[in-house]
Amino acid sequence: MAADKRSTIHDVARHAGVSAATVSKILNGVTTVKQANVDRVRAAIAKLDYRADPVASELRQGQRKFIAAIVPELENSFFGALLSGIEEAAEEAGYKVIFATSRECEEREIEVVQRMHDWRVAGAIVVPVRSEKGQGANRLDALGISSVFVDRVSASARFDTVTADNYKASADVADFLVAQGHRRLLVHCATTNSQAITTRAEGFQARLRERGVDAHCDELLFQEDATDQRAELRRYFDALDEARRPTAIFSLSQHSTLIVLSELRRRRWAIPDQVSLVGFDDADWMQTTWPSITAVCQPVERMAKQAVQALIARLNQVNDTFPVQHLEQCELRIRESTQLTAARRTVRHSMDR
Amino acid sequence: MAADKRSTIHDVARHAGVSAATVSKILNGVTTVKQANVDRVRAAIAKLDYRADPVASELRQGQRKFIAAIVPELENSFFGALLSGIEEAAEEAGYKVIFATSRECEEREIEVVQRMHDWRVAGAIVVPVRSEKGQGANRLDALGISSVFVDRVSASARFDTVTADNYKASADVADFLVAQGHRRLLVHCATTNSQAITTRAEGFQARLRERGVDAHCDELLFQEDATDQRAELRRYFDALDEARRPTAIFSLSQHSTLIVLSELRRRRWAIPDQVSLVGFDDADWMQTTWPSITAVCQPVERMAKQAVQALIARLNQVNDTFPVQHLEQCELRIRESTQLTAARRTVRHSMDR
DNA sequence: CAAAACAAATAAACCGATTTACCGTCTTTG
DNA sequence: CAAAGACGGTAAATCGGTTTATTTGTTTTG
Repeated sequence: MAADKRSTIHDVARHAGVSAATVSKILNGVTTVKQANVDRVRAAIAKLDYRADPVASELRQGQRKFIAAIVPELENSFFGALLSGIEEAAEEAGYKVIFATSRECEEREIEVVQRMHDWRVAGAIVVPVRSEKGQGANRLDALGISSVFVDRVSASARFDTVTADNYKASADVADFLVAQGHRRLLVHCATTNSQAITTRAEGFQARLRERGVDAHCDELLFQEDATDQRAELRRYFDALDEARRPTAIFSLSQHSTLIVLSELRRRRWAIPDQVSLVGFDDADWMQTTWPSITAVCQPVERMAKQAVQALIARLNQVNDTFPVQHLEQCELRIRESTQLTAARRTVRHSMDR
Repeated sequence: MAADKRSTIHDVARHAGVSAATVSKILNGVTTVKQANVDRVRAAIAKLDYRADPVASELRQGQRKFIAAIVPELENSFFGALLSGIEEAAEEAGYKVIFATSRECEEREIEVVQRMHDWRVAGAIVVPVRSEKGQGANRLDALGISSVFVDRVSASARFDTVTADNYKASADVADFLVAQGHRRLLVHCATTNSQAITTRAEGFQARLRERGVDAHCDELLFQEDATDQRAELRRYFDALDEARRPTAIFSLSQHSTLIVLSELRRRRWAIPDQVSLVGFDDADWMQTTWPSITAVCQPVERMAKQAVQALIARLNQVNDTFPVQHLEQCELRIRESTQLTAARRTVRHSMDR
């Protein structure tokens, strides 16, 4: 079954009656070769099913056509889509992608970075566990690996970065909700360890302050992981008398949106009649569920392309130019979970005057 | 920034006053080396931050520690989780994973397989676009790449396979729905090009026949992709007078479940009061949405482990033993979308007698 | 004590490509 | 016509490791 004897460039050379060097030249598009030889080599290649071994080639050339992609996990479709986009763009540029998941763990992030360095990857595209100042970043810096950081970063003086414009998108959500007349707000997130989340919270709060409206906004941002998040939210609502109850909730991650949704349904609070909901990060199910969920959609495809492009640019220039920040704009997809109710329409109208 | 001069095994050898061969032996755990030399080499390695280049090593050894993972896409979290699991298991076995997406396209699948062959991967784990008889499979076979097929396969005489037990899981769904008294059923799937989907439909229908109950089951299985799927379903419902309307729907994929859900909500048919819903392939949102959706959960983690294990086993044995089929059992997660209504409880009761 | 066996280490070949340095041959130029 | 230049091609070095064949020194055996 296994035809494990693959032909080498020397086999081709012998078959065509030329030297290996000549074959190599033909394969790499050097033009100073007689047509007759080109033809015979081509024929030999076809007959022998020859395909160059990229490993040997890259060893000799001293450069690897590998891009490392490090993401926290792949269960989340955002990272899946990102990785997929990276693959597509890398392929166009003639690079292979080897990926690793850091599993939301900084220690593992370091390990994985080290392994990528062993492989002499040309560069790395990283969604850090925490931020571009975390452990993985330090290691990448120390090892001198050209890297682009994606998603969970703020402006960096060390690395090129690509992020959704979390700040502006969240500010826009603030505008949107305030314009709908909401004055009692809640910002919720289950796990706040990443840079992106805090930026989202900041953007939202900052815009609220700028607008100078008399809005009250609570913040429930939890550091720990999973399990008890729902209980925390429940306790928060329990402690609240009805008058102080938020009329709109902004959840800062997909996971967080699910938790909020679940708790709201448990309490049978009608969406959007009693409370409106906006989630950061869109998903398929959000437009199909009832009510469908208003969400900020990140341009993941564009981010992937941008990241690869930035990395390749960095690889191709010898001089170290100043790191570049790329901010990609998000889109607010307005759906039923923020539909204006009759009651709210009245509130809003009274404010317009 | 870039400390691009990495030390080689020769640097280490020189530093320790021994030959490169000796260093290599120490690194690879050969024991016939004097302790004094071991110590000095260890010291040299530490001082120079030496790390062996796996590319050079694997070139010489003539074997590559790469496993190719080919999946149709990564936006779907099932494939994401699968890839993640493959990575974890491969890592334990000392393999790197290089992945590629076939983008649900058989032509691209061939391309990608060819590229993996160029890289001399040790073996491949493949979720085929269509089945283990598709184009990619043929190419893998022709190239003599040891492969394990996952998910979209039936029993194969050529390859090791790992799948969820689609047939049994679907049969169980049939049992479950029949036991609830349903007699008018609909099986729906948006895109039926893959083996797994047809197996699910068969398992369901076969069990219905076996049970010998007087149930009627329509099948809506569409070959084409996307866009018009919702319209097809709408037309089907439109053409149906109320008496012949299904009381339970079994949707065969996550995507299909979303489409059904969306159409049911458009029609304002109450779930589960007017129609029950079971989906194949579970997702986070299904347990949080209202009503929560009963779904068949595939043991993706176990499948990934099993696939890697099967591949490694295949790689380690010289003789070609007969291909092995691994069937992983699914779990039916019963939720609100199939809650027994009062009306149905009566029906069921009348049948029990 | 010489021969044989063993232990530890190394020089050199090798994996499969690319690249360098150099070699003929033919043409052009002074 | 000799020197210089252009053209087409090749042998050999190289990338960074591993492996083979061989060497050197030490110990055991007859």
